[in-house]
Amino acid sequence: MEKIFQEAVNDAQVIAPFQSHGHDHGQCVVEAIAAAESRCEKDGSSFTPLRRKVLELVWSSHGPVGAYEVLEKLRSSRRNAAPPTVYRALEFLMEHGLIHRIESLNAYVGCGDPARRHGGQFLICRDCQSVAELDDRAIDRAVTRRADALGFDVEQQTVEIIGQCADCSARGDNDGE
Amino acid sequence: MEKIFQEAVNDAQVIAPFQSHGHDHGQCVVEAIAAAESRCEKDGSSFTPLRRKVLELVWSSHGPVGAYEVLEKLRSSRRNAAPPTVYRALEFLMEHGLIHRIESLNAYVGCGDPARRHGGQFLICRDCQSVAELDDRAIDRAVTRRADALGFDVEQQTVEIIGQCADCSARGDNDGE
DNA sequence: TTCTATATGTTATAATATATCATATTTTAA
DNA sequence: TTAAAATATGATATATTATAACATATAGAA
Repeated sequence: MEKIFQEAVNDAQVIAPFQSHGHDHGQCVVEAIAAAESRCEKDGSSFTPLRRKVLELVWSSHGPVGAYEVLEKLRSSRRNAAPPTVYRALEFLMEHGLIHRIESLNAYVGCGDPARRHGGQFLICRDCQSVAELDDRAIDRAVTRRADALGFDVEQQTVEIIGQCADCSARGDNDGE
Repeated sequence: MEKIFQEAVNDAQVIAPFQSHGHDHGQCVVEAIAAAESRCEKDGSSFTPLRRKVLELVWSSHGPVGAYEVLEKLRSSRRNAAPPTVYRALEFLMEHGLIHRIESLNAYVGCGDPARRHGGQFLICRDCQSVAELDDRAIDRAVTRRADALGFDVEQQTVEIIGQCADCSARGDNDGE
């Protein structure tokens, strides 16, 4: 059981697992910023202070963050920030694969592996709101097979799975609910 | 090629295929209403004239329809309809599996098989906006396997695939784009 | 340096969704 | 059969999410 779990986590198809409560989140942010710098340099696009700040704010947790939540936090450093300030930065970050949008929550989450291009597959815990990002080939293959059989040309996959993560399940949060 | 396509379409895992332009859509609506009546009777819930009308409006096409689009159409028969009028009806229809919400479009689409409970898997054509509804066991299994391996308990799957349907591809709509 | 493209500021408004309380209708059950 | 309770709809207001449009500033290219 534990072994299967470890295999699943260590697998490259799990881009970002659920994080333990006590993990060093500052380190996550540092790594995300570094990866973003590297990605933007490669793309020849400018990773401005505003964009960096917005990325940091999205990374303020491993959970999805709303645009207006980002805006509110942003205002402590930029008093006159307005919705377009945030939405434009978010758009940039998405175009460069630095964040993903969770459609079912109208919210955004940092990408765990901006070096590699990939669509979004997410497990979202309904209790702690944390998100695990996947790039599961079996899911991708199943989708592609069916689409092919129907002559449908896939351009973008949105896979968002809501449920309860292992930690919350163990803690017994709302179990039967 | 054609054979594979037919197998895919006839398969029960394709709940509602892309519809040809010339199909008898009135018949689709009639069948959807009949299925809804039967479903609500089974559930012991009341399929009121308002709810019926809203369902008909969602079924006005095989594409996703926005809540305010439904509202506008609804107003020709109910002059004083307001947003809550529509949203409450949509909520009812979703609870009873008569429609699905397409998260990535903030829109709603009629369910092709309300008799059977299922989550949503959709192929959405970016050109003609039509939607094919799936209940693909391979996709479901791939998702469940990965979730199980991570100790994640799945409650709700959202699978929304954007791309180009076979018809639009054949017609050459925006092909290289 | 001047032109051009890119990025941000600023104001206004669009699009989507819900809260709340009032009224009407249906169902339950005494 | 009628009063109470539950359900459904009406009506108004407002919350939440997102974009349009135009002005200004800044960075790179010619």
